[in-house]
Amino acid sequence: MSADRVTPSNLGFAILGLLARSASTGYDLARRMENPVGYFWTARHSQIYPELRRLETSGFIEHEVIEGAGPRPTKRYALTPAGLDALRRWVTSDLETQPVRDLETLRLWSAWTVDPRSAITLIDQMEQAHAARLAVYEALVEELQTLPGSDDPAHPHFASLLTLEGGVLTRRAAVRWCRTVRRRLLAAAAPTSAASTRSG
Amino acid sequence: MSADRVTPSNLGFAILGLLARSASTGYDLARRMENPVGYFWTARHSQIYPELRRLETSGFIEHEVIEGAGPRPTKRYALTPAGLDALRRWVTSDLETQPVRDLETLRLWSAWTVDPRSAITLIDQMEQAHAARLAVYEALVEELQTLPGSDDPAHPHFASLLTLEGGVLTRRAAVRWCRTVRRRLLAAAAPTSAASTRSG
DNA sequence: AGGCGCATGTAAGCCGTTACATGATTCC
DNA sequence: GGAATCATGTAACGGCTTACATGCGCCT
Repeated sequence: MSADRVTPSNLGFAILGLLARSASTGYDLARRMENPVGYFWTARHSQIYPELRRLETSGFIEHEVIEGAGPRPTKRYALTPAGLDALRRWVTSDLETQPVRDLETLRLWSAWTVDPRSAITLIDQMEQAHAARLAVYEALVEELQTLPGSDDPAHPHFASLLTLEGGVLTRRAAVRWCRTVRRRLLAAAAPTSAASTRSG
Repeated sequence: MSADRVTPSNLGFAILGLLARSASTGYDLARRMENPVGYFWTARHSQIYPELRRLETSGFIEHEVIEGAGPRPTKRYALTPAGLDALRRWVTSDLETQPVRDLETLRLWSAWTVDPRSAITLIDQMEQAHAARLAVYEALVEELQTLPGSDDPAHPHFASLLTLEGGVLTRRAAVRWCRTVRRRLLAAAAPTSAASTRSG
């Protein structure tokens, strides 16, 4: 009934999205933020616990005390109808353009200040990071496709699959881009192909 | 000679990167943060001015007072040798994995809670946003390619071109992904092709 | 005996956004 | 006369990270 804050923060919606899938303790939410969701949103427990209290006083979630291993009472949180409603309205509300913050690209943007060989070590690290993420996404996609519900648009697995496939496609593009950059840097660092045959 | 902070913040490196390309006033840096750099890093002037002072007390940049239009003295900042050195070391230093924060994907991840038609309006907005960015990147790439220095790895234009091409490739992948998602949502929202002939 | 996983909380401090404040010149 | 651009700064506030704090049960 209270309305401390009319609409949750971004973190609040991330939590509502998690709880819409399954009721959880704060600790569990923190762990789940590392996996699938964590690939596009992250939060530490120190951020999650205060947000849970705000969401509850605003009436979006509620908790029951269950048996648990901590020194304090263990609480399992679940969405209220108002919470599900807020999540749904947010999903369909207008999108405003979000600012991009990409440290890796920021570095490459200043790579002209160093010699091409150093720039290659940077682009190699970038490629490795993208490839590692890509491998994780691909494994998850394959696992999800075998699970029931992954072809039902009303099932969470369907949405998980869509987002993961997006990750696969963009990371693949990023890996391919890294390789072309690498080739161009190498061409700039090395002598021409005719000259390169001289030593092997 | 002072060393208030041994190494600049991420914002500090963004500023050093800008100043390595050309000396600027704080106001000008803020404007430049909206354009090319702003596509992967942003900052407001209220963040830039304090950071400029920190960078200067740390010896990475210095300023000269020039004639300008403001009520206070107008300062043009430039990199010091120490600043260029710090920038170079940062570019080649080890990369730690950066957390991703993607609000749009977070929404799609909860799109299973709404009906497919509503999800389609979301994915349409996402596609439009990606397409708009893609168009900007493509235009800048074409412009840059005609400029001198874009094939010289020691020239800023070269690095600009690389980063923009990366943006083009990933945004293209994102647009393509949006379209496949749309098709699948449409298939789920509409009856099968055989059944769809019954009523219109 | 010590470390790890479960489980919840608080505090300090940085990073970032929004808004307030000032004032000249130029263009409509 | 009013708005936009140049130009620099401060203040308040929220988001996020890092670190501190507690304590049980299980495994080695």
